[in-house]
Amino acid sequence: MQSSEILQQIENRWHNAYWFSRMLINKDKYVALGKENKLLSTIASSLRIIAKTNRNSSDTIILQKQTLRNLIEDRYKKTLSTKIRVETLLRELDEMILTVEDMDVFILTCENIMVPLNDAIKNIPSDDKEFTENIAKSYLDVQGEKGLATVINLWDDLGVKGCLTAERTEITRAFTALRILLNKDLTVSDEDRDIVLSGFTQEFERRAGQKRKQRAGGSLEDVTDFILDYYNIKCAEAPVHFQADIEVDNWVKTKDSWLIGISCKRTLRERWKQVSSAESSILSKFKIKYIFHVVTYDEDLSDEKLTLLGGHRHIFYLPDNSRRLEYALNHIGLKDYVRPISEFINDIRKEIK
DNA sequence: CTAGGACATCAGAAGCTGGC
DNA sequence: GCCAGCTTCTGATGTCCTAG
Repeated sequence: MQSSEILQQIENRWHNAYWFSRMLINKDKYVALGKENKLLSTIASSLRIIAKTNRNSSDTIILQKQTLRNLIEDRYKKTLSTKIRVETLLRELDEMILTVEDMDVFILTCENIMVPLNDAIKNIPSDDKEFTENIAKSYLDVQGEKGLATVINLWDDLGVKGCLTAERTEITRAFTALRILLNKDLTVSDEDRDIVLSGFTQEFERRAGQKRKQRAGGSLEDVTDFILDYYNIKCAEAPVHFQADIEVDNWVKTKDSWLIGISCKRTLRERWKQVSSAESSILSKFKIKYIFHVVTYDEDLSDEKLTLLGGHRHIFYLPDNSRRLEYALNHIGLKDYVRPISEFINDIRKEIK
């Protein structure tokens, strides 16, 4: 690419479509006003009316900017904690929007990027229950406890696949709608259109990705609920005032009326360090006998994690066919801390009666 | 000295909860 | 109904180590 070409690309005002949508969603740095469809529409239509009624006037951009400022400040006047972020947003927008044409890009971003994007994200299911529950039930019906590992893996896979398909449908639909709209505007060149459409897709993927994390975690909690329910294992109340740093999804009461905490995760990553601060004496204080971790992706379970948590009466349930499970079971220092998932129900049953 | 494996750590929007 | 606070997870990035 020639340097003149690069410069031209950088200067193209449509690039801001991406940056605006980024700013409208980033909550740490700015306020996430881009999530409020109603506000976005109000902003867009107000700005558009000003442009129409003041055609050819040099005041137009000043009027638009002031309106934008008023609308946003009014929206956040009640929340003190957002003050600095609102200011940052307004200041940076002020620097980025210099002409009426720049403002047109902003309007388009609000109306034709943010709103459809929000809708598209909303349409993606936020849990995969509906994709999986029935299939999971058939596995347990047919294969019994041997099917347990399959069910957990399947729940993961199917759910992910189902939701990804839903994401594909949404992005394709929204993309087409935006493309048609841009085609109608004769002032928008092919290149401009590419810039806007790619920005749109990029931002969609980022947000869908965040939703995916949330969903994956939630669906794993669903699967434990489902399994315990299937085997008629009653859940106990969580111990009062027990503040584990890692979330415990279910509690089960043992025959000597202690408790077993069940925590379901896809991976442990760095989160285990928080747990390790909870000494086993604290567990005893709350009459917690064990913490069972059901982990479906175990490749990052290091020896250090296993020994440290294992020493605090944490037991790990890993997929039956996993490499880490085989390794740990044959290791003198680790074998007491891991169990195959297929034994999960059996182990709980042994504890409760 | 480099490539690649094994983990750890970082970043950050979504979404839930509980308070008002 | 709104808001603050917290937790969720993943993909990217960083760090360290080892084999060749």
